[in-house]
Amino acid sequence: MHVPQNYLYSLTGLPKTALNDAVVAMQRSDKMVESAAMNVRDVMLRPTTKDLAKAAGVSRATVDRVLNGRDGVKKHTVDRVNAAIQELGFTRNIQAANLARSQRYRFVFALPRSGDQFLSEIIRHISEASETFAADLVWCEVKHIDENDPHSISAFLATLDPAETTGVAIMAPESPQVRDAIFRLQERGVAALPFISDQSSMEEHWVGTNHHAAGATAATLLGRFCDAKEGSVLVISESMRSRDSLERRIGFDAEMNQRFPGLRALPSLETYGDEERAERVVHSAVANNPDLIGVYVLSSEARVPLTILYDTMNTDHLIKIAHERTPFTEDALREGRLDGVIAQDPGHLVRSAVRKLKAITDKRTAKGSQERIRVEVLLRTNI
Amino acid sequence: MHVPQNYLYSLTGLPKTALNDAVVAMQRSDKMVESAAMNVRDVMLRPTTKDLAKAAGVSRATVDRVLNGRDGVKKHTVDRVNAAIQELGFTRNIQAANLARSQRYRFVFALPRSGDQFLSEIIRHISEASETFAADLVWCEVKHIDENDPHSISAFLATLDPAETTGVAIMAPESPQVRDAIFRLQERGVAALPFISDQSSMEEHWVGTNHHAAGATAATLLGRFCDAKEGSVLVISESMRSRDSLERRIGFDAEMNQRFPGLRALPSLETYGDEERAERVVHSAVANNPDLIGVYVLSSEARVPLTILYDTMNTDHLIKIAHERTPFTEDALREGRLDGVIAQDPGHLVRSAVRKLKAITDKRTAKGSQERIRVEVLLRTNI
DNA sequence: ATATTTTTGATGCACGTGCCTCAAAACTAT
DNA sequence: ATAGTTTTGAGGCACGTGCATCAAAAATAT
Repeated sequence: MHVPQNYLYSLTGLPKTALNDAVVAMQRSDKMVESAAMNVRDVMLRPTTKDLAKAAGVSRATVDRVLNGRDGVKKHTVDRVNAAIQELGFTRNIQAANLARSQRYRFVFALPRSGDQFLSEIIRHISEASETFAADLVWCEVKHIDENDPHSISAFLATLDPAETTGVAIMAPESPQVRDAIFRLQERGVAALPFISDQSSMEEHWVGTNHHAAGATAATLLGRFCDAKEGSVLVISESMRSRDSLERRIGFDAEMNQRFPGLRALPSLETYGDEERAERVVHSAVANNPDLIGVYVLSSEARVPLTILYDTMNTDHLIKIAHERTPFTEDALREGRLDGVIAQDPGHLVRSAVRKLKAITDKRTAKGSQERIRVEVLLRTNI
Repeated sequence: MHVPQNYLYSLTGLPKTALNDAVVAMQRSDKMVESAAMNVRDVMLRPTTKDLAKAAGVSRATVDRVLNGRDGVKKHTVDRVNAAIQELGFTRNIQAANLARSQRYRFVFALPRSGDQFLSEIIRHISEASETFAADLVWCEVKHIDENDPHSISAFLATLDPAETTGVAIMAPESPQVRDAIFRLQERGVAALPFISDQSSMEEHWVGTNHHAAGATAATLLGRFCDAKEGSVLVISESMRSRDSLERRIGFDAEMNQRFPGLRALPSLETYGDEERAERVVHSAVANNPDLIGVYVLSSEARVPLTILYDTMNTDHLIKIAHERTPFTEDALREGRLDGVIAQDPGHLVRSAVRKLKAITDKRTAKGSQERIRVEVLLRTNI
């Protein structure tokens, strides 16, 4: 014998329509009969557009016009439908809607090209997320941009066709060109989301951590792990031109000055991704500061400067803090060559970006927009 | 003029069926014409059951029989259909399937009743997740169980009807009764998932952190934050009867002994949720150990023992580590009454549980099953 | 060879929404 | 009042899958 899957069917044998009528009627009557009404609601019946139409006293065609913002509907009617939406607590069945219009989500991640281990991790997680979200009809693709050339970024964004691309997560430093390009993109109906690098022009939508807090946390670890009360701290960065680096540095300094006044954070050494230069600046900094007690690498690529440092001196007595979970930093933590890592989980970053892009395209007021990416602290024991 | 939303429609004007035929044909021909085929795939067309039927040379009815594991299909035919699934890379459109069978997900969170702040946080996040996931037709509900009465838990689980309840996340200590009840539950077709408390019988499915690592991380923080090289550490727990507590303690001790041999972790003080008892044991421990340098509260309820401790002595020179993010621990971190908190993000716990329950009911081999809940370190600077 | 059983195919409705067309009704301007 | 315009309704197909029924074909037993 076959048992129908749906609970209500099996209970009552009634067709869905009749059941919904009953439920909607119950919901409309101000005095809800707690037990009965709640039970049925519990069984997860949701009002449909048909119910909405009935409640608002209009046709399904009109409901459709209102729901999808088509014009040619009198304001009075729009209001009536909206009232009914409120009254019934109607929410559109997104899966059905997507099915109907064959909506698929195709998201592009526009990332800098770089040999950076952190970026590789991000890319790995994008393809992983692509599989995870495949069931939700989400496709993700990585495109590389030249982070230092705003014009080419802007040109790239201009090529994106809303028919092909549902949304873009953009990891690029702020610049007027990029800001404008994002704006035009949105006008054309492509969702845009600053990713990891923030764009101050759109703070409501962005995915990434609080850099100030990240820097301050680095300072906390360094200061507290360090037994000495006095000494100087090396601060190394690939470049201080990006907002992220600046904010991290500011957060780091603030915490250092306030909590560990005896420790002196040296001016940032910039490597510009150039190994020779890195070697030069690190050597000279080490030579000039015999009272070193710690190192803070604030850019996402810690491998080059740290390797140089390990080769330059015995770092056992130094407290060493870096950013981002990468194969290098994980190993270094395990083997004690790093004392702490401040990280943002690449998996969360990617998944959060996908969820947000999806929410934007669905025009949902994303509850999930509150989801913040945590400033993670990694130690040897919790990798 | 109306512009069809679907890219292919707008490009070709062809009906979906014809397009799919073309694509599937391309996919079948071994030599894929890279450019053309990939472009069309890129536009996110997926083979449907109809395509499957055609590819396998059977009817849609038979495909349906195979896909849904109905019997009365010859092995030979089953194989052919499966081969076609492989060949086309068919994946079922879950949204359409759910729509067709009016599938809704109703998940029950079976949690201990308790005034615990951590549990309240969990519950808050459940209702929040309930809203977030509403668009995916997920409903969540919290039911309270008596964690210390395996029989009543088992009885409760026995009442769950698969027609009403799609799955259960269970937070209860391990016991034979509960294990059996979970087993029967699964047999009846209700998904079950150990939640935070782990059940060793089903390690493949569970949501929570690695308690050993959490304890070890607490030890790292305590040991490294502490300037003194010798002294004793108070360890306080509500009870040491749960596996979680035991594992945390083992991890803590292991790390302490190995890395901070000068520090002596005292035997666990158990409060049994009794304030008077807590006061008694804390007082006597403080009196008997004048060399205290730190405190580790390893249960999720840190408020009671810490408040007692604050009232008992000046704790400024102590390193204080506790578990879980709660209003109390957050405040304490901010005001310096706690030096570190080891936490598992309640939001992640809840969302991960929902995703896993959903994956189990969809019979998906959940890629997301790899998603681990991190052992988080909270300091004043990264709350 | 015939009767019986097993396996398959053909067909159709349902789910909830999008989007189309055509006609009817309700307004507005003359 | 009439013609024109705007607003609404009725109806239907589509999306991809689940599930049902009934008949046809194929395999098996007698």
